[in-house]
Amino acid sequence: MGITKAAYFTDAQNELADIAKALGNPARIAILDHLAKVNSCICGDLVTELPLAQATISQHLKELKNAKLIKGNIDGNAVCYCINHEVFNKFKAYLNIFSNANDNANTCCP
Amino acid sequence: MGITKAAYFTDAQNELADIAKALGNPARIAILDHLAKVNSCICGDLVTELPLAQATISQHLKELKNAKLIKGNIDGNAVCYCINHEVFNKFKAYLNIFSNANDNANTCCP
DNA sequence: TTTATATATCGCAATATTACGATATGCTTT
DNA sequence: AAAGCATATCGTAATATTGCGATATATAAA
Repeated sequence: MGITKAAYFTDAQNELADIAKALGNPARIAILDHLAKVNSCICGDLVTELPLAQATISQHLKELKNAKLIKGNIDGNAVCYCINHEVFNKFKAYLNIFSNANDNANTCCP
Repeated sequence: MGITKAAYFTDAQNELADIAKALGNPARIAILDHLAKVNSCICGDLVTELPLAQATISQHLKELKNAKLIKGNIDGNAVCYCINHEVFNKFKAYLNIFSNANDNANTCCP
């Protein structure tokens, strides 16, 4: 992406941006949607489920794992993936800083 | 980014990915952090606050506005920006599909 | 009306992301 | 040991993002 000035921002800001970036792709959302539905599955299941090549799915799984949004456990010669609830909850907690359910007011000047 | 196969995914998946993508940059998180703190401010305030050029801040504001995460109101010769709480709440509601606070179990196979 | 202030847009260079075929790695079964 | 299955990694082409200086646009003040 060009020069991202991560050094100029706080650790919390960079960490939140990294999680959001991992969520910022429809294929990865589709992977998470499927994981939420079936609780856990292997890479091959997702290759069947989604219109993407095996290499592409594997790459997306790697990015979700780097962001710690999912966990992967070796299961024979396959890898079983599932959602990492702790990181999702942490992410949602940070989002509450920006806006919480009670706060519906339009605070713009006009 | 190369070929993003948005057409292969649902509207909801693409919409969520677009919002997350807008959140996926530390400068934009810093902008939202500042907006959450001061409620509303103009572009020039952010230029003072953040270590980025005016053109860069303006571009980030545009992307946050495209994702509807913020609103902008013309105020004299300036533009007053504030957080759009409805979109944040919608985003958080979608995240609950993946994980909710009660759901802390590790559901991986091993 | 000229000048200042505030923001947006253009054009560019540097870098990141996405997707895939080919291939490597590593377990299982035969 | 050999063959098969499952996943990861490499290399590459196409495209997107980031950041900025320069410049355009529009309102406000002098």
